[in-house]
Amino acid sequence: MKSKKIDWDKAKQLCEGLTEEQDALTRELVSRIADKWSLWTMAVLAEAGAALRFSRVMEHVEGISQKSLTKTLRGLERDGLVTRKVFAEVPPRVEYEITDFGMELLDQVAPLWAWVAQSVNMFQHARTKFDRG
Amino acid sequence: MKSKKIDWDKAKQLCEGLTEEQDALTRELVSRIADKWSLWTMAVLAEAGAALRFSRVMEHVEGISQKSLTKTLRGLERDGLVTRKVFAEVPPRVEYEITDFGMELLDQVAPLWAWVAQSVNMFQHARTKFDRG
DNA sequence: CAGTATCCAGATCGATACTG
DNA sequence: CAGTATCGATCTGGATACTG
Repeated sequence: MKSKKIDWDKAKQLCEGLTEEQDALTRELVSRIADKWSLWTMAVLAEAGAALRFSRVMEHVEGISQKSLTKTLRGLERDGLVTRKVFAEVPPRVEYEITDFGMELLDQVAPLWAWVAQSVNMFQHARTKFDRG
Repeated sequence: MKSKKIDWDKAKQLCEGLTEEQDALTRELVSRIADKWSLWTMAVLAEAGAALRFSRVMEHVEGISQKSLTKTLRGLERDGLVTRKVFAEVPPRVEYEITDFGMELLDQVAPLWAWVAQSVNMFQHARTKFDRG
């Protein structure tokens, strides 16, 4: 248990300064990070580096349904992580783009994701051992 | 879009080197982090700094049901994040303790959590604006 | 094209009751 | 004490069909 406690204590301290509503929102936002599609969708928009139409996004996020993509994008828009721009044309055109804030979130998530990916062998080993015993 | 891309690219690169099974496991582990009870349970054990009985854990993780706590602890044990020790006594005693690996995970999550907690006002503002417009 | 509306199957979780 | 078993409410997400 000789792990550096600094970061964790800082997080704990920050959480204690939050109202109940803010605490609930924090949990909700962390949940979004683990959401099946949200991170992937943001990554697609980040890699594009430009605004993408609904159908382009759907092509890149393999396996997502129209319904889920709509819901995902609305959620991201609501939190200011992507922008949604509707063009008054026929046929309709809607473009999505990641915000600076969204990019910032990706940057925050990256180290954790990288650690998990690096640790995946250890988890695999732990599970094999557990499932045998 | 002048965000540093280093971390994200590193994460992306790592993910591409994973097998399909490992990729699925990575997603599963990230999901655990956002799980309603897992992080909280680990935090309780981390703060205790010692082994805790099932009922003690349940007292500290407010609002959790017996069923959910059992499931949560089993999952954490399976991934090597906590240990479970059964004592052959009457009445039965079972003690749970966080592992070094579990502490490491908490440390990895802490910066992200802190960032979200710090950004919570920005999210709140974004939502209010969105919900009005 | 970019959705919305509807239906439906599976997972999840709390409450409750029971057991070694 | 530390679970397991079961039931029911809720939520999620895909498939499909329809629309401005």
